[in-house]
This record gives sequence, structure tokens and C-alpha cells, in this order.
Amino acid sequence: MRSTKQRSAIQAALESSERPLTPPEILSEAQRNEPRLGIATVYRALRDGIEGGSIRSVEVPGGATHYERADHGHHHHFHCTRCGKVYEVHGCPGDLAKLAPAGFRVEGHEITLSGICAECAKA
Amino acid sequence: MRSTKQRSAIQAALESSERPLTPPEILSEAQRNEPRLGIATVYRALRDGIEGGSIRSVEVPGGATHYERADHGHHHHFHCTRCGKVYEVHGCPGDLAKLAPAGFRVEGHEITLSGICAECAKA
DNA sequence: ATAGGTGCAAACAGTTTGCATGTAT
DNA sequence: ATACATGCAAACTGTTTGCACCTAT
Repeated sequence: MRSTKQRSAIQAALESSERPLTPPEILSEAQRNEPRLGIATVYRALRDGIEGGSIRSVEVPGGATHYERADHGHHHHFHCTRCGKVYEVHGCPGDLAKLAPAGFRVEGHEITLSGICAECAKA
Repeated sequence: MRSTKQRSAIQAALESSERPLTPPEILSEAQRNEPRLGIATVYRALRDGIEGGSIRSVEVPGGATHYERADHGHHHHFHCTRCGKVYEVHGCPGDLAKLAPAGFRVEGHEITLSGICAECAKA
């Protein structure tokens, strides 16, 4: 995969954020460095990053799809139902494979907490 | 909310299924009783059911949105990455609220296991 | 030089909505 | 009788793709 200004700007947007971002958020952040960047390039970079294992998608019930860098270690997410933002939460109950029925091969798990984030709670 | 043949057929489709269904799955199942049923009516019934609390949506990373009846008690889900189907899993580690950062109000949680379902594993 | 990346616009899939008609109450 | 539900088709949103041009290698 070739290194371009656009991909660097997209990667920088994800790196500089402390939380997963939506494609439009990534676009406007990256456009501060690359104003002519288009949304299609953002989606292509996200797709390539997911295939290459450097980016992960984060889905939240009834919310937009967010994306994050894959190198933040194992963690989970909190979805604020008021502002829609997604935050990382660290820690993990572990050993969830035993919840699955017999014969099911568990390869991964994702926990999504939902509620009101600290910022929205004080507003 | 008025009781109609269409809504009964949609509700029956969800009730008779042991796993959450996608809108097209609900449509074709319900069409066995109501052949002229349209997809828009399915989406309207799902929206109303969610607002009324009788239906819940189930989102899986990189998969279609599934819907289930809300009266199956607290449970979680398994997403088969091979066939895309979603299954219920019972049991819950509980007390996940403590994972959230200080100041965050946790109101719910969802756990999604992923891997290969029993049916795909033996195929 | 050339394979691969980009921007734009068109295409697409899933979901929602406007409107005329149908139907439960 | 009338307000709400339905079916169809059109509109919309998020995402992907075709294509001519550009650029890192």
C-alpha cells in the first residue's frame, strides 16, 4: 500500500482522537491538512485499514458506524445515547466464551455499555 | 395502535423465530400469510414496536441489522461471521457498569460474541 | 514508466416518506 | 364515518464504484 498525503491525514485524524470517529468526523478532521480530500478516499482508506488489520469498526445500536485504530489493545466501548459519541472503556470481564451454546466456536467478543457520558451528564 | 393482519403476521414471524431476523427475513416469513405485504410496512411495524418497547434492534459489526421481540428477558448475542446469522446466548457476567470511567452513567450493556455457529462449524 | 491512489459523480443498498386507497374501530 | 394503516414508488442517507487524471515508487 502506497503512502500518500491523504492516507497520512486520515491516519493522523484517527491517531489524534481519544475516541472512535465517524467517517464524516474523520473527513473534516483530515481536511484541515488536506482540504481537497473526498469522502470516498476516507472510505477506501478505512476499508484498506480494516483489511490490513490496522483499523477496526465499532458499531453501536441505532448509531452511526465509528472507526478506531486497532493498536489500542483489547478494550470495549461506551455509547452515549444523548450525544451519540463513542468512548473507549478499559477492562474486560474475560472468558465470555462459556456463554455460547455447545458447538459454537467463539473467536471474539465486544461489549458496548450505553448511557450518558460525563460531558452530557453535567450539562 | 390498530391491530391489522399485516402487523399480526410480522409479530408472528418474530415470535416463531428462535433467533433475531433481518427485515427481509421478516418480510418473506410474514408474506407466507400476507402475500401482498410490503417492506415499508415491515419497517413501520419495527419502528413502532421499538418505540412501544416490544421490539429491540440487534446490531452486529459489519452485518445487517436484526430485530427481536423484547420479551425474551435479558440475554446477549452470537454473530456467526460465516453465515451472518445472529443467535441468542443466555447468561451474563453482570455488573459491567464499573468498567465505565468516572462520571459516566451506565444504563445498559450489550455483549456480542462472534465466531462460527454450530451449523457452520460442522459444514 | 507504471501501478496504484485520488476526486468527482454516478450507482447502490437499506431505510424512510408522500400520497392515494383500504380497513379497523 | 373517520382516523389510522397499507402498498407502491419516489426520496434519502450512508457507502461503494467507474473513470479520467494524478503521483509515489
